[in-house]
Formats: sequence, structure tokens, C-alpha cells
Amino acid sequence: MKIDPNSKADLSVQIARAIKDAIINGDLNVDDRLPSEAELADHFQVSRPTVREALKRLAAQSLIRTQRGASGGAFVNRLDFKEAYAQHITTSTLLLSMNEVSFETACEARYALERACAPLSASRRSADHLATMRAEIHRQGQPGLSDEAFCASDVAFHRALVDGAENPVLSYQLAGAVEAMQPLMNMITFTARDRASIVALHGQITDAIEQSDGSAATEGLTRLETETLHLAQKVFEARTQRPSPP
Amino acid sequence: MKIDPNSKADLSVQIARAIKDAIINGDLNVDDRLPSEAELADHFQVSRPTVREALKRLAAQSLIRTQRGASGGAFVNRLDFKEAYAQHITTSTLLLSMNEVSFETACEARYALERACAPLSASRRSADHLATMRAEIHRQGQPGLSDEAFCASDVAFHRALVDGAENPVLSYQLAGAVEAMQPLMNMITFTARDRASIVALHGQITDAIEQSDGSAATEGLTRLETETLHLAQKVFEARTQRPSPP
DNA sequence: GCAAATCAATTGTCTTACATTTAAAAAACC
DNA sequence: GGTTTTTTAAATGTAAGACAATTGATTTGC
Repeated sequence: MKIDPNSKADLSVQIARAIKDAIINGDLNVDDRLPSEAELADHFQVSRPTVREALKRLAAQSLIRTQRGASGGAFVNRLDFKEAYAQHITTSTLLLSMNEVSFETACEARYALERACAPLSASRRSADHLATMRAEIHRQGQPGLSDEAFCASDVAFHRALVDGAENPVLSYQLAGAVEAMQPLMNMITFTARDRASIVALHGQITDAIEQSDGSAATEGLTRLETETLHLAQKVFEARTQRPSPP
Repeated sequence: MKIDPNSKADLSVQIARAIKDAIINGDLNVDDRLPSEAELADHFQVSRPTVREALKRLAAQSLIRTQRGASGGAFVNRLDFKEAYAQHITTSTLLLSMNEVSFETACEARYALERACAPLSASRRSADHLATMRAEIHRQGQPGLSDEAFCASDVAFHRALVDGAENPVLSYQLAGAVEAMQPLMNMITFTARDRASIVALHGQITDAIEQSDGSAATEGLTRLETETLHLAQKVFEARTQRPSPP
């Protein structure tokens, strides 16, 4: 683990990079203990605060965890899917909100990816996944549900659909696309009729998944995409005519 | 921006969280300047090193950037796709390597997602994308190419295929699945015959994309998935019989 | 043998100081 | 008056040392 004394990059960046490389290369394995901060400071010939800044960078990426006390220290973290989910979702959400991604683009990506999951989900989904999907459909039909709650339930429904494929890699990659859509969806006002048609499509998709009919599920998703795009267009047109309501 | 003085969590974590929330909520917009470290330290009633650790956490996630000098400081970063790519890829790679994800699972996810892109890519790909795909195919046919280089070219080919869909959201989500497979692929030894069959399939897929034939491209990807799985199985069986060569 | 007290190692935080970078203001010069 | 150079001030980057808090291990006491 070495740093380049001639580099003009910040020391804490270089040190973080060096440790990260050691983890990636396998020089440091999961649950290995890093040298103490004092030892690292000595090794890299820098002060302890500088080492700490480097370690905080790694901790922010969940690459390490720290424990206080005797036999404490920094340990290489097992990056588990659950943790990675949350980060992936916030990053995806920020990407969408900061880069003026059009509703159409995000929507297209989301449904294209979900259609990729549908056949797998149709053949593998457990009773649990089906129950979750049915429960969310039921919730979506409740009168008096706020638009935000409706969108949240929509996301939960789709997540269950994706998780039904029983492929953690797929679930992880999809999480970003599905969840990051929520803020965009929240901009839409759903009429009772809109909700009814969405709920109906959700029902068709769930039926198809239950019957292990992947292509029917895929078709249902395509119809849902069309419906969603149509809805969004309607809302945006209305906004254009009477822009920015108070 | 407030922190909870009763929380037992580390102060730098709390402060990072508070600033992050401010960014997500839109209290801080892209290119806004954060208060100086001294001001933040005063605001949160902590020392400057603690504030710095918090800022380093955010910098590690590319949420902020810092500039030295007068009128310097920390600024909210525009999280662009290119930056996010790199992080997404390293995280995905680590996830796979640390969680004993089977080759089959990763492969299934990768090809399911790529098939989702194929129809879009078939209808939108530019001449550039096609050229890149052809160039990589040509490279893959070169004799004397190392297995690592062959895999790298394979990744480049598939990335061009994905990028052909001209949907940055799709490209971003796919990047993780495609690139993270490379270390797994690198474990495979490709015979000349193996390479030839892969190159042939790549050619078929490219032809389909060129002719805007989405379903043919999808079929080609399915065949490629089958071939890849078959190959991997062959290698792993050989390993089992004569395990861990020197 | 077991429980309580002590100890030592380590991270978390604070304080202070200085170095470095950078842009803007001030001064000098033509 | 305008242009170039110098100075200055503000900010981050780094260092050093101290103390607090936590926690596992060790020792002590009974």
C-alpha cells in the first residue's frame, strides 16, 4: 500500500484510493482489520486527521466499518445487497433530479428493465411475492389515498414483481430504475379513473405472474407503460396551458 | 439543517446526513456554495475536523466538490452520469465478488437486462455504435489475444450495444450488470473454438441491430447466454476434477 | 471459580497552529 | 488611464497534541 508523494492530489484522496485498491485486489479481505489510525498515519507519513478523512471516505461507501475500544479499529465490510440498495437508490434519484432526465426516458428505462424480469418472475415467484402484489393492489384501490401514498404503493408493487425473479443481482440493478421514478411520478395527479385503469393493469399482470405466463405479464407491462406515458402527457399539457399553480 | 444532540451516532455521520438531506430536499441546489468549514463548525457546534470528516463523506459520494483559495469552499456537485457510472461499476463488482454470487445468477441478470435494451438499440443505434461493435468483434478475432483482453473487448462490445439504446438511464443501470461480470468472465479460459463461436454470435447480433431487427438481436443474446453458460460449466467441471492448478 | 475493578488500546472529538491555494483588491509602473 | 505586478485575505489542506468514550482483556479480590 503506497502513495505517490509527487502527486498533487489531496493526501486523503490518495490514501483512500490506496486502501480501496488493496480491498479490490484482495490484499484485504472481508472482515480483515486495517492497521490502527496511528499506524496508518505512520505508514503513510501523514497526520492522524488526514488518515481519518481517508477512512471516512471509505466508510461513506460502506467499504469499511469502524469499532471503538480495545481490539476495535477499521474492518473491511462485507458489502451486502441490502446496504447497496439504499445507496444505489439515492444516487439514481439524484441523477434523475439533477440532470433533467425526461419523464419519457426514465419511464422507458424502467419498463424495459421490468419486462426483462417478468418472465423470470413468472416462473419463480413465491406465494409471498404474489401476496405482496395483491396487497398493494388492494391498497391502491382504497378511496382517500393520497397521490404520494398511491405512488409509494405502486413502487412496492413493482418491487415485489422484480424480487419475484429471485435474482439479487437483478433486484439490485432494478431498484435504481424503479425507485428513482417515484419523485417523477409524484408530480402526477391521479384521477379516480386513472387509478382504476392502473389497478386493473396491475391485476392483469399479477394474474399472469400467478399463472406463470411470462409473455402475458410482459404485455401487461407494456400496456402499463403506454398508460403511464399517456397520463403524464395529459398532466404536462394541462400544466403548460395553466402553468405553475400556486 | 439541524442535528440531534441526543443521538448516539457519530457527529460526522449526523452532519453528513443533515447536509445530504438538504441537497435531496432542494434546500441546496446544484453549484450552491456550502457555508465555510468554520461556519459549519460554528453552526453545528462542533470542531472543524469533525465538519471536515462529514464533508469528506459527502465528497466520497460525489455529492460535493471542494475548491481551495479565496471564494473557494464546498459546492453541491451536479451528479453526472459519467461519474456515477464508475461508482456504480465498482460497487457492483465488489458486491459480486464479496457475496459469492453464482456465475449463473450474474449471467442471467446480465443477459435479461441486455435483452431489454436490444429492441431499443435496434431502432436507435447510431453508426458510431455499430462501428464500435464491429471493431470489437474484429479485435476479438485477433490471434494471440489474452483472455483478459478478450473479456475486456467483450465488455466493450456489450456496452456499445447498450449505449445504442440512447437512453442514459438504461446505460447507467446496465453498466453495473455488464462490467461487474468481467472478473467472473476472467476466470474462464477460452479456447480458439470458444472464441470463434462467441465472435460468430456477436456478428449475428450486430447484423440484427444494423437491420433494426430487435427480435433477432434478442434471440442472438439468448443464444449467447446459453453458450456462455455452457462454457462456464465446462470450465468449472474441469476445475472440480483437477482442482486449483498451481 | 467467579465477579468486580482496573487497564490498555482504539476510535471520536477538540484545540491550535501553520501551509497552500486562489481570487480579488491594492499598488506600482508605464 | 490602463495594465501589470504585488499584496492581502479567505478558504481549504495538513499537522500535532490532548482528552473523552468505548470496549475487550487483564488483574485483583473474595
